[in-house]
Amino acid sequence: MRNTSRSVHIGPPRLKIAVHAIVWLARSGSMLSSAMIASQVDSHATFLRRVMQSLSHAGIVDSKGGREGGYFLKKSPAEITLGDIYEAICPVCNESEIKVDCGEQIDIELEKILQEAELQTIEYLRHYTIAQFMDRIHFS
Amino acid sequence: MRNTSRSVHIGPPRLKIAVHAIVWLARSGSMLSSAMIASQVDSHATFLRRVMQSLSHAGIVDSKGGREGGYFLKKSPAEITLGDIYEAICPVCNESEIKVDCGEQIDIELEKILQEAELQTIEYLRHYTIAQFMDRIHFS
DNA sequence: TTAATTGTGCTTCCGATAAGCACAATTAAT
DNA sequence: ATTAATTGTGCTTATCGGAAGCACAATTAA
Repeated sequence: MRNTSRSVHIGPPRLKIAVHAIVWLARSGSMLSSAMIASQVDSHATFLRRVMQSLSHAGIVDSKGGREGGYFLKKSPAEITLGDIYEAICPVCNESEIKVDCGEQIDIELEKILQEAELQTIEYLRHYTIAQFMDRIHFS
Repeated sequence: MRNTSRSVHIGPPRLKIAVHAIVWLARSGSMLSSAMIASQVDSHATFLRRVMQSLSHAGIVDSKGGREGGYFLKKSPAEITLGDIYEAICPVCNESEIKVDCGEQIDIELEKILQEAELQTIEYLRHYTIAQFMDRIHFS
């Protein structure tokens, strides 16, 4: 699970970790602690908790604190899409409304178009549910 | 022109610089040296030359070395799209064919889908020619 | 009361990318 | 021919966003 991607554009660790975690939760069908998930996903519990919170805010998972607490899916794998996860994880999607209002107009226009393009990406990823995604995988 | 974007996904300096440079070349209608473009775009000549070479390989611009040399558009602004530029600049698009063949299958499948998504982004950006893009800008 | 867990502030570390220098090769002006 | 300007590129250094990781308050159940 070490990050081997050299792309800046796509596939930051957060997204990969998030998908892994959700797939694990789906497979287990129960509640899992950050430590358990982290060990499976070769990540770190603290980092994973932050990722999980993004997913929590998006209504994809929920958490229970205290002893015997952990994370669990709030939706079925058939209801969660990769687009939902991307949207939840991707920092730009969570930024305030005021994006680029400084800088030259050429930058502003370019930024607008790139944001539109990113929405297209999310729409495309909505075509894949976690259930469908898991069907593509031969678990070892 | 300092990089103000906090997104990892979209809008790396290279892309912004490339678009700026092409717009400048289009406006000037002539050949410009890396030093000239760099000063306009608040970048650095060396970095800009590397960016320009990516564009050159993509057939978007061409260069002439030696004294009185520089860069010039090889296509008209109406023939160059933002998708072309993205494709030329984006590192992943230029990588060798062998992408992710190591790692777990879940990573491989995810990577495949994310690459498909990136192609969608490029297709979307093909809808904007530089000519159209420049029409959106009020040059000061 | 104790143990396990989330959520989060904080600091440190790391890696990818940009900055920037240097210079060979090239090309045109003089 | 000589000189000046320019690309292309190898190399080193600097920068910076994100991840790693510690610590601990708050919470919750054993």
